[in-house]
Amino acid sequence: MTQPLDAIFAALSDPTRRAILTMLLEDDMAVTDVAEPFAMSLAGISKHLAILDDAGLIGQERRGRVKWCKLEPDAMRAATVWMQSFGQFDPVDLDAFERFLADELATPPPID
Amino acid sequence: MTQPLDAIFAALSDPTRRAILTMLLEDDMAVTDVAEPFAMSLAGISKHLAILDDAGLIGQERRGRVKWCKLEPDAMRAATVWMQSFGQFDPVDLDAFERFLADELATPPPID
DNA sequence: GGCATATTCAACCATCCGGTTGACGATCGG
DNA sequence: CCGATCGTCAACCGGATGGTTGAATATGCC
Repeated sequence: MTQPLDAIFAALSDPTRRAILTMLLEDDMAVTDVAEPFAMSLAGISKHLAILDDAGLIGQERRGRVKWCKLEPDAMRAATVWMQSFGQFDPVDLDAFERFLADELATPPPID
Repeated sequence: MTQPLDAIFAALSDPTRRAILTMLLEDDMAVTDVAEPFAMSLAGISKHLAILDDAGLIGQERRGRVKWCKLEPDAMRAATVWMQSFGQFDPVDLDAFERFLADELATPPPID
C-alpha cells in the first residue's frame, strides 16, 4: 500500500479496469470469472488485475488454484480525498455531473 | 466538456500535472508562469496544459499574447462522484488516508 | 519597422501501454 | 498418474506518452 496517486489514477484511466472495479463492487471474484464478460484474452485481464493490484485498488488472494480478487477501497478513497480539495470552492453543478456520469454509465460495463 | 473519465484520470496520473492543478488552485496563471517552477522546457509544460485542457480540468483563454489558465472544477468533481460510489460501503479509515496523503504532500510540488 | 516576449508546432527519441499468442507451472479430480 | 482447469510468463506488436530541441507564429513595445 502507500501507493502513490500516480498509480491509482493511471489504473483508473482505463475503462476495462473501471468496469472490473464495478464488478468487484458486487462481489469478490476469481480471475477467470472477472474475465468472462470481456472480449479479451485471459492474459489481458490478468495484466489489468496486476495493475489494479499494484495500485492498491484491489487485493488478490490465491486459494488453491483459484485467485480471488476483492476490492480494496482505501486507495480509491485516498484519491477521492485528494481530488475533493479542488471542489470546495465553487458551488456544485449537480446537473452537469449527472450529465457527465450519464455518458459513462450509459455504456456501463464496456463489457465487450 | 463531457470528457470521458478516461481522459480525466489519465490527466491526473502525472505528478507534474497534479502540481500544475495545485498551483492553479491558488490563482489563474499564464503559461510561462506555470512553467517557471519546473525544470522542464516551456514546450513540455505547454503539452501538459493541453492534456489538462482536453480533459476539461482547466480552461485556457488567450488574452493578447498571454494565454491564461484557470481551474475548471466540474471535470474533477465528476470523477470524484464516480469514485465515491466505491467508498460508501466500509467505514472510512481516516488515519490511513492521512498517512497516504502525507507521502504525496511531503513532496508537494514535484516542482523539479 | 524592428526587436523582445509568449506560446505553439514539428520532428524526433525512448519508454510505457494495451493487447495478442503460445508455452509453462500449479493444482484439483478421478 | 493423467487430464483438465486456473493463471502467469515471455515475446512480440502498434500506438500513445513524456520529454527534448529548433523553428515558426503572434502579439506588444518603442
